[in-house]
Amino acid sequence: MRVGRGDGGHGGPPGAGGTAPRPPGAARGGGVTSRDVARAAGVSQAAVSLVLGDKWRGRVSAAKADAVRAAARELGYRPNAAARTLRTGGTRTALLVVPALTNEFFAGVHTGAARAAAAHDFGVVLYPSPEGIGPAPDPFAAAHTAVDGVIASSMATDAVQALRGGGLPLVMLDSDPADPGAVATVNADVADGMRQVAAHLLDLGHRRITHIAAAIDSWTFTARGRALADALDARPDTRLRVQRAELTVAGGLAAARRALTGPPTARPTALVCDDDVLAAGACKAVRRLGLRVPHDVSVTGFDDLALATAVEPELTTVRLAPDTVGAAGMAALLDALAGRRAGSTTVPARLTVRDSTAPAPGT
Amino acid sequence: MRVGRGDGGHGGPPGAGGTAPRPPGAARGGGVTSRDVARAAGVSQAAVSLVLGDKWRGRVSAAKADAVRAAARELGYRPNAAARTLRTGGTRTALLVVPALTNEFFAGVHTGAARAAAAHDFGVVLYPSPEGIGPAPDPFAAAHTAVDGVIASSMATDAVQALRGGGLPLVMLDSDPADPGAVATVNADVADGMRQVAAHLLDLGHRRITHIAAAIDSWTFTARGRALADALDARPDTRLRVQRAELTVAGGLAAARRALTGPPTARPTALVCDDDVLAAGACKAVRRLGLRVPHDVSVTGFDDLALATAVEPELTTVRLAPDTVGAAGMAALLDALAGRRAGSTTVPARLTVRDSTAPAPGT
DNA sequence: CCTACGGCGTTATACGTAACACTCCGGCGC
DNA sequence: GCGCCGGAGTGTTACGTATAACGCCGTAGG
Repeated sequence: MRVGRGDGGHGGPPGAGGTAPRPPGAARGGGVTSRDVARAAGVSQAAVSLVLGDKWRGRVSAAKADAVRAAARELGYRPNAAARTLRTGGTRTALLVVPALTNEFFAGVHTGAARAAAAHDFGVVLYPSPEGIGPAPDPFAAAHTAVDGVIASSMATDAVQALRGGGLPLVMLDSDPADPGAVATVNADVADGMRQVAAHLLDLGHRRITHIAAAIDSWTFTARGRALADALDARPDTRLRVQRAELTVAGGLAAARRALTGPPTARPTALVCDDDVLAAGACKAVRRLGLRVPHDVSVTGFDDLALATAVEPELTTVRLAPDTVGAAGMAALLDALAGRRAGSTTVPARLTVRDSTAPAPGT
Repeated sequence: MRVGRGDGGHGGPPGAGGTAPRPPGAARGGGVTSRDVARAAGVSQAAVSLVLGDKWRGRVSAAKADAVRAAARELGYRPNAAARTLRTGGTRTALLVVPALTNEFFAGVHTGAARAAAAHDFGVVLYPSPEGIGPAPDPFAAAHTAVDGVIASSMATDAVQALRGGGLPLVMLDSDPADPGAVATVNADVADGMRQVAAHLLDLGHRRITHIAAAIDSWTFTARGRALADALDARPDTRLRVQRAELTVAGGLAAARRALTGPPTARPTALVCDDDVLAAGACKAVRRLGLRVPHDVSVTGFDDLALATAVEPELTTVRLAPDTVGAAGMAALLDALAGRRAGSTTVPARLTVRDSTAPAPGT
């Protein structure tokens, strides 16, 4: 990477000689323009643009193309993003809208999306929705950069509302695959994950199960609930109840406490939580009632956050590969921008068995 | 907000009629330019620029200025960021470099920075450093947007290295206030936080203390260690030992296990951890040795992550107000960009006492 | 009465890039 | 011999904004 300007004599007071009034702040890229490259390579600026844009087959000779590339490398040329955007209308940037950065899952999504973007010379700018960051709930304004497309989690409900009909290609995450208005959808296979949880608990002999459900109106959570209900419906000897909970540790605690009231014979032997955070709360509730996890009550989480191995006992949970989700989302968006229609993608989920589940008491 | 294109007939094959070649993707802002506003307000484009840029005192009459503002609002005019950048060289965007998004602390920093930025019509683009996201460890390329300045945590060591001498104003977080090359520094007052921890434990009668120190070579952590050592040095009846730990739950567990080996009378009665994650691991180690937190061993954390209230017992820890740090960092950067030299800022830290600390056994 | 000037406002230009419209030239089919 | 084609380039323009340079008009001072 270059450091200085190259053309010395920058030490004097400004305006002393006939120095051009180069605007300040243009330091990035070293100030090397395509015209500088052209001069160095002995061609016109247009030729530089063609070569570097890979549109030169049959317009520029191979020899000159090589010369251009060499000069560009030599000078450390970086195309000016603003000028390019102004000319083409494209920004090579995507907006990623998530409900909250604090959730590790979305941090992973961002990582995956950013990596996939970088491979195609794209950038990612993040808009975390909670509280709107600024006064106006306008994701575009908050992102502050014009973008070519949007990847949004359906959990960022308010922001997504502002996004629909924005005229930009929209890839939805955690959303109904049949979402109209989305050019593609990408989901972790939460239904399959939940089926694995159900199978695991049934194997362990659990028959009375309570679902600690996140009180968020999002497709992922309804899908989780439906998958669990479907799995247990197939077994007539089971009983499923549902307690809705605010998506916090305290919420999980309260919901689990409600679930566990009643005589021991009617008590659920397993609590299936929509999220590891809820599961952590549920574990606390179990212990506060004088019971033990997993001896008396088994608890399962979802998402496999760092939290899952931080609490005791370590949580049996479902790993969702958030970075794969992010990467797939970006890939779908790039496809859409290229005119290829990308359908809905599902990335696999895998049950991870740890210490919070055990055979049902009395089996 | 505008929705459609206005001029229908977009369904046919491209190039069919004589439709203007308006570049695609320019949808953002509805395509309203300052010239459109000028026409609507009956003034020149230059006047629009002056009024909207608030540089019109004495150049444009108040009446026309009002007309311009009204027309802009009416048409939903949004200045084209690319054109503005091209003209001025400034991007009104800052780059925020953090070690990892997964750490809630930095999520909070981002929130604060973004909010402060929005108030000044600035944007924030994020570069999480781990693994470099892409092949090239070039934060600028990864951010993909030219930026006016950088806010970086010293914990993102590799990326920061690439940033120094980049010619851009750099605000350092979690860093030595005397950092040369930084235009300003912003830190949570970790030393004071640690002093509060020490005072709290001394009050409870603890005299044998082990510091579970993060094995990361960053100013914040050395400052925490030094503050603890200084506080205990003032009390000759105390004993301080140090165990370095990788900054994970497992790392904390291992370090605590090492710390707790030996006869009960030589064992530390309190473990002071550099981070809540380490503290979670330390609690696990205590229990695995058949001891109880806080009855036998007190444990303290740092940062007050969500984790702190998810584990049991809930952690006594130090709250650091990450959003305030982020906001202060952005404020410092904006000051620097405006030519005002901002020094180093310290934001207060506060001990939060919960259930993981208790009187030392035998007091 | 002419000039200087301040309030008001416009015209023109530049930023760096991409793409269109041209030019030039050697061959080639008829 | 002429028109035409395709390769190899160059000249020019437009994108939307900010600002320097210029102009007009009425008034006041000399």
